[in-house]
Amino acid sequence: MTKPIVRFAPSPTGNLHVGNVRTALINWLFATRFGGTFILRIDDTDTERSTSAFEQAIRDDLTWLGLNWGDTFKQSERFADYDSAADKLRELGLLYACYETAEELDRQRKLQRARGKPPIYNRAGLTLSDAEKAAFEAEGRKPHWRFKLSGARVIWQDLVRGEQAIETSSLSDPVLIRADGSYLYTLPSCVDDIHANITHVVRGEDHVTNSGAQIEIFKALGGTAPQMAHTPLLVGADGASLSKRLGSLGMGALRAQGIEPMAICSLLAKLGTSDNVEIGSSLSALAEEFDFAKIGRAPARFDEADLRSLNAALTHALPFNAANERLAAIDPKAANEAFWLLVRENCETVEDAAKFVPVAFGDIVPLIAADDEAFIATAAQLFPEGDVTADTWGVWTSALKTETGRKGKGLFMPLRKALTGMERGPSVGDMLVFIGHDRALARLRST
RNA sequence: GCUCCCUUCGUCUAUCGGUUAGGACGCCAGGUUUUCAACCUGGAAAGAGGGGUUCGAUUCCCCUAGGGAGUGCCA
Repeated sequence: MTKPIVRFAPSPTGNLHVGNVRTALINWLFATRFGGTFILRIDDTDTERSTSAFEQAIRDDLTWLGLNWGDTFKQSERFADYDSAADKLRELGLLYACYETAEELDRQRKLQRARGKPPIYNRAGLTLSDAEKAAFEAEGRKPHWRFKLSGARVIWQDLVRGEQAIETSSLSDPVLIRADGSYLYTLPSCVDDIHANITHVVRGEDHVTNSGAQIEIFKALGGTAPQMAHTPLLVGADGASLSKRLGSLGMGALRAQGIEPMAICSLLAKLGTSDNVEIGSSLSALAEEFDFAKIGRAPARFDEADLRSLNAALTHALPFNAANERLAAIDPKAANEAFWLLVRENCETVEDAAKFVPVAFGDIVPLIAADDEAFIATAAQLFPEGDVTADTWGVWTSALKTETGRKGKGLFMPLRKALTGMERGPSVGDMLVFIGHDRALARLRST
């Protein structure tokens, strides 16, 4: 396969959420799989809603995820190209002025719908005489501009959906230029795709219908339409649209919860595919396994619980060097390799290690049940002298077993609760090495 | 309303007319670890409903139901 050139084209009008990121990831995986290029295009033609803060946040989130881009540009830098493309379409008679207001169009659509007819633009602008146009202008109206669809059936082989056919006769001629002269998404996207030699447009299936018009625009501009791949959208765990909950599924929120980038990327790369959903060893490993043919056509359910359990699995095996900095942020003492390797299997996120920091390095409130007090007192008496080593636990508990006759859970659990103040956690014997002789004894004698 | 797409265990899916309908995650049980987790073994768990076509339908066709998307001077 020739090296693909793909793009991820977010609008800087909000933060990246799992839906966006899945599209970005699939583009990235596909490009990487075939040695191609992943381009980041910032679709900021809507100057009202676009902000540089969102743009930066998008770049930061992609960087955090590891989705590096080979090239990047902003649409706001390319208006000259859009102007000349618009001129070309006008010359071809494919871009025509319309003078309806938004309210008038809205009324027309409602009327059509009420009659049970599809709300398609009536193309009134196409037949306006110069005098009529002048009259509208005299009223102070500014035209918006529509692309004249052919009315033919547009067919393409979608890499995910197979052969697709869109009857452009069933579509409204798309508005390309607003009355204020600004561009909508449609034309710049095509112009940029041609400009950047995009070979594959990979996006969500909410764009399927757009492709009908865009393919005609590509052709009108003298380009050939890229290959298309429209993936099913993600839905919530309840099967309903994800759009309502996107706030909590933003990268910032997930990052704040301690979710690892690879947990997010692994889930989003595999969800809705025939591959098993599991933690990938790296993004490039995920790329090796990427194939459009593995993507199903039904919407896949995105469940945060799945993300968390994947994150837990990842955390259980997370190397110290990957956790080090964040452990240091919890407590300088927590940035300790032996400590991390001990507690990580009891953590769902790196930050969960915080609850074991006081156990190992600080003070805790021992849990000693009333009917265990005598047992704990005996345990304190038998506690081995000298520094605690890896062997201390075994020596101590054997002696205790002999002395008290207790065994199993009855022997062990009271010690755990007294020494750690918790009912569950990492191996107490290993934790004891961190606790040390003096603090262990103090905890046992705390009653 | 209209158009398009989708529907197999709880979840992600395999099956390309004939299978004990397979796997993974989750769940349950047992084992192991002197707790939990992890790990090992085992188990329960599915073709939305109704019609066709066919010797035979999860698989092909139609209808219904349910879900998703589109129908913007949003992207």
